[in-house]
Amino acid sequence: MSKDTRLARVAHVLVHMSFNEGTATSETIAAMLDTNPVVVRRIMGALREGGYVSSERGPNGGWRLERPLREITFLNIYRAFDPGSPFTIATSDDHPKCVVERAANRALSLALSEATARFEQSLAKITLDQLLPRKT
Amino acid sequence: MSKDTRLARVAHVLVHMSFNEGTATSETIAAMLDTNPVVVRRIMGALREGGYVSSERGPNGGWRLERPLREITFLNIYRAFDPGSPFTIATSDDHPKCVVERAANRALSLALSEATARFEQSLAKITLDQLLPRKT
DNA sequence: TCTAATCGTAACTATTACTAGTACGATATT
DNA sequence: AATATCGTACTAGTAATAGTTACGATTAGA
Repeated sequence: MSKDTRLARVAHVLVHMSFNEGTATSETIAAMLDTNPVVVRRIMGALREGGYVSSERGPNGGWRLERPLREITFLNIYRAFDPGSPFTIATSDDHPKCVVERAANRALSLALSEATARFEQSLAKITLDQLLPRKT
Repeated sequence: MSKDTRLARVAHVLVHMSFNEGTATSETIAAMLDTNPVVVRRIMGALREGGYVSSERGPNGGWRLERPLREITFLNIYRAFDPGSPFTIATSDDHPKCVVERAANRALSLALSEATARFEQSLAKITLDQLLPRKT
């Protein structure tokens, strides 16, 4: 599988939108990300459900940032994508009744959930305004 | 991508081998995992490089556990597979010179490496003898 | 020395779970 | 009515493990 880069890309986009009165069209954003407007609509659509951006159709439409950068965290964005496990590693279920397999799965699941919790803690500490270039 | 279940599967196998004087053939193990002997050879071959098992060819050959269960951790097994990042999430590199993208990548990388460290810490605490059924 | 058991490995396909892209429809402004 | 813009169903591409086939290399033992 190719890696999921949506979080990094959309964080990038939202910061740039804030430079432009908080608005942009899918077309403009797609050019920024070297991709297709449809990809942008999919990614931004997920954020819309969380209330971080809104969209309008028709001429002069596009996307608008609905919250200041300091009120949006990486965790907010991450969760907006409705993620499953962020790991490439999973338990096995060849023999669900085998006590050894179950013990192995239990141990692995615990390690995965501890690491996931740590990941989310770290994401929660990152707000988008931290990505702004320093004004010297 | 489908998920990587090698760690859970091979942990399961090694514990079962310990019940049988520490030996088994690829054929036997494949039956245990509902798979093909070639898949088993691939997985076990990685462990051989770490010295956790050895193999012998010819009649009466097969795989032998070379260390007691309590001396093999999930981290040992995990590392034997020469893993890349265990995450499905990665940074983006659409515009490597954009300071905003770089700041976003830096923040995300930190979160990923903190979570990876936590994952490995958890794996290191799990030894295979912890998977043995309790003798009552 | 022949036979059979067993691992070693290359090559190919299947599966899975994405992301990327195409096409076209819906909506809103002018 | 024309055009800009988002919405979305469908298809294609991608990358990883898993599975399969085929065949070669090695070794025990009759």
